[in-house]
Amino acid sequence: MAKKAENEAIDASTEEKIKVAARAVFQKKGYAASRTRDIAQEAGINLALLNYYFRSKEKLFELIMFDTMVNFFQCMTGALDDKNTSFEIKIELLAANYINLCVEFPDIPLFILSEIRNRPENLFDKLPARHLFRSSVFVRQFQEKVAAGEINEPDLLHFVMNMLGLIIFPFISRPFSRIIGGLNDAQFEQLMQERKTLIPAWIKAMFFKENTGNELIK
Amino acid sequence: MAKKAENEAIDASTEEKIKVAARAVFQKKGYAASRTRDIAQEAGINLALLNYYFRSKEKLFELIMFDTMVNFFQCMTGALDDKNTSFEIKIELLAANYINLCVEFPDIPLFILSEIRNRPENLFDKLPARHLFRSSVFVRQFQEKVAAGEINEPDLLHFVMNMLGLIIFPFISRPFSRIIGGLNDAQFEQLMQERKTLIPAWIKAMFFKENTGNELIK
DNA sequence: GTCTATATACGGATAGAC
DNA sequence: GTCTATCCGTATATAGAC
Repeated sequence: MAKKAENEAIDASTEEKIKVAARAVFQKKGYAASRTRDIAQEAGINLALLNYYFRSKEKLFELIMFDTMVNFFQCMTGALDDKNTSFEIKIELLAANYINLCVEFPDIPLFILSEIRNRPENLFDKLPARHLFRSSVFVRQFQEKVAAGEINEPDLLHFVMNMLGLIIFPFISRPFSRIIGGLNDAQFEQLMQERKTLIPAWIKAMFFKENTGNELIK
Repeated sequence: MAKKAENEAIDASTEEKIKVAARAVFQKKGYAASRTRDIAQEAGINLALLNYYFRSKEKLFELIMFDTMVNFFQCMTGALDDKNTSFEIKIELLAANYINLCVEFPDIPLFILSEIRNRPENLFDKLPARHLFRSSVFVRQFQEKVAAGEINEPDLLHFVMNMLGLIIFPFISRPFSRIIGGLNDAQFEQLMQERKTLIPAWIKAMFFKENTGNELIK
């Protein structure tokens, strides 16, 4: 009975502690600026143990990077591939999911974006993300709406860039909100919560032809 | 006659060559991943000269960082503080200016955003950006439109985040366009050129009450 | 001003005791 | 499995010749 319980709930295994610490440090500072010593200290263990469990900084990083991305994309694919929800609902879900994720882990977007640059080996076309996305119900519904003449802009790329930009950009430009807008953490989160409903309305106003978007705002 | 001409036009001074190389390397890889040796090599000079001219990697970086940001913000303040242009024209100018800048130097946005994180010493509240922005003609015109009831969303922060997000986000998420959208460089730039006119129209559709926005799209 | 050679520090990784 | 001590490559920075 104690055999399985102890390493889960009571307190994490050493391996897990290192992973948690590594995630925090890597996501905050990026690969190049992170020191294995800092990770070890953050984990409350010794530097040697890090190599004992994960062989090298690089290997540990790849692990963290990979499951950060899986985590990030699941947020997307989970909402976008449901046959029982409408296109509009999917947009609302996506905005809410991503904003929740980013509020909880604000470093993730910039981490992913900046670590992908200069890794053309493409850690992430190992991920099935590309194909999963392109064959998703969401994309099919978009194309149906275009065919039905309900949408202004037939280019899916513009649509996706705008949607993700509206969701994610505030988090990666956080310092500007702090300095130019003078926002503290609570005010910033308040603004992000508002955006869960504002973004779907904005998307409608931008792209949908029967424009009921503006009444939805405010 | 040759005294002043030679170090400007014919071929750049050593100091200038180092700065050009440093800008390229730092912007591409970020501070932590950049090696002074690479910068020296890129500049076609010796490592010792780098320290001779700039004392240290850190000092050189601060220089580059500072004038990258000045450059970046001038793009903004230049367009936003003109009494003779309308609010709508300013949006068009801003989109066009920034897209031009990003097409030419695609690494700048991610560079600024990721290097600002973890520099709470705030290299950039030395910049007058904050005050320049808040007292700009653009902001005054925005507030007038809000007061006149022409705009849906009274919060300037939402407006600015959306506008900058629409402009900048595609550039920092470039790898996604490449992999998910399958875009090559030419196709990507084509899309960005389109956005110079699309973005102002989208902004109108999102925020302006007398909605003539949708007719403007396409 | 520009180079070569070198000092010095730091960070990743391992050896080996317990 | 976990620690201490240490090795060794690499990166910044400087000394000193030209």
